[in-house]
Amino acid sequence: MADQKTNHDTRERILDVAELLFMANGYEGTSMRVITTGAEVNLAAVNYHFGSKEALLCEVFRRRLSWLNRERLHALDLLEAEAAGAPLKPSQILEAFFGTLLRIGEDSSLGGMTFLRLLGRTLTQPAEFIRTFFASEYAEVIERYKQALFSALPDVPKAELVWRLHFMLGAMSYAIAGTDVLRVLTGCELGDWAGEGAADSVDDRALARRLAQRLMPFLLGGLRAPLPSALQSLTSSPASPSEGDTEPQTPNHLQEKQP
Amino acid sequence: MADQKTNHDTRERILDVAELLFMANGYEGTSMRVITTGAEVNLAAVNYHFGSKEALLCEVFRRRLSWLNRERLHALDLLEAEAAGAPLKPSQILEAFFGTLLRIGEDSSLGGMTFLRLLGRTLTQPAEFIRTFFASEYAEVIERYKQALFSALPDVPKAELVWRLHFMLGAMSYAIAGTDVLRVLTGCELGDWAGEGAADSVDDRALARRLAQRLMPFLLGGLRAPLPSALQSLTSSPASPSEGDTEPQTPNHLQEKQP
DNA sequence: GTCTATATGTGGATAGAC
DNA sequence: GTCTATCCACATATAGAC
Repeated sequence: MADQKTNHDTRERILDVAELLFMANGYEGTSMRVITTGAEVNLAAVNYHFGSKEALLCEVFRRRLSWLNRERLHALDLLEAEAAGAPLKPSQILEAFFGTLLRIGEDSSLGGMTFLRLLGRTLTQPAEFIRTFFASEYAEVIERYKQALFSALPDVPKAELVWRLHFMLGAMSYAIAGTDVLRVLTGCELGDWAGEGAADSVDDRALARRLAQRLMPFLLGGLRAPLPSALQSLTSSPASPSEGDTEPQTPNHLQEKQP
Repeated sequence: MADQKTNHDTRERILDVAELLFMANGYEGTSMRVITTGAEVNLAAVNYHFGSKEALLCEVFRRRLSWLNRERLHALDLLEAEAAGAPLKPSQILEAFFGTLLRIGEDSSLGGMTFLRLLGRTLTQPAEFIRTFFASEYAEVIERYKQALFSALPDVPKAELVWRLHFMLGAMSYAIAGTDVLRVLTGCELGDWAGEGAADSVDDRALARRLAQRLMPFLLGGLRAPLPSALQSLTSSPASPSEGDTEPQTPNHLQEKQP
């Protein structure tokens, strides 16, 4: 498709600038003029190379997501090959899914924190073309990991696992995207997550590492939390269904199975 | 300020329609013309009553958030009065913070799921005026609840608690906002979370209840998860710091204290 | 492939009559 | 308070010369 050197450079430069500006100002808040100016290409270049602004956004994502999701599938393949039929540990599954993503944040050649923030911010956008794009882009990975979770925690209702996967995705997306709420939260001592005024050079790689380190235990804790009382319906008395969590011990069927 | 009946009705109608459309199409994806047409008022009415489109969005939120955050502060006041100086249980704090929010979803006179979805989708938006608006609107509540968490879990590093509060906010926002990702996730048996084609009348109140019921245990599990290994640095050997979670027992200092 | 010029649409905001 | 008419900035996209 693209065979000339200049052509390739132009495409990549547009994608790089678009990625950055979409992250900083949002899709609708970023005009093609700003993008082409920033990339030092002509205004018409975007339409020539990508066809439209919508297609440009999709390409910004496809460039990173195809790698990410291939990597995720590969990681799961390896785990399942090792396990040889035995169910995986939840922590392994989460590591393969979220760890792979978070590693992007440490590698600017994969998009770095800029791409991760863009991803987090875009996942909740209501525009139809974005949603259908993500739907098709993620379908296979989600299905595979869903099944892996089902196998890993066979005693937990599947619907419950789907919800929890959803919660985990949310915690991750938001943790990455929400520089701002976090700034409100802090107002205090948070190491060197120092806003983004003079920052962004404040070592995104260190931030990505710390984020991964803190996020993974949280996700695992949420995934393996006791089931909501209404779903237990076995051991607990139906007395006060909304406030019976004084000593939330993890039940047996939520413990990982050791291979 | 507003003293005539028609005036009041006009304002409220604009706010109602704007809330719905901002939720469905996003802020930048919703023109004032669509809003005023939907509300059956004149195009100039928005600028007359609110001053600008930005101010309109802020007013849409202020109408709901002032109630919500007042309620949250009140709930915390009650808990602290009951406890009489003793630290609260984490589950109580989460119930006061997230339970109060989720109850909005069950009451359409408080905005219902429409407002919750709008809130979730807007929290990650990069536009500056929105972020500063939320920052000031949330500052007091966040500060109070942060301190409550610090007191409830005094042995957990404060920075860690701030991160986890952030993760919890994310899981919640995203769970509410992400009708779409969830649709991808499911493709299957999720009770009656049936897209939004013919739905929205599919009993938002039931959805809100189920969401709360499933979300709260997840959040509590995440909040009380074992600390990341690099922060423990006491009992565990520093051998393999990233993969030492075969049996994630909750350490003592993460257990709730009983009053 | 790149660039200029432009077509065509839409946005938010406002002045001024009623 | 409401409404009409309009201003003006800016968006995406494309036609056609180079």
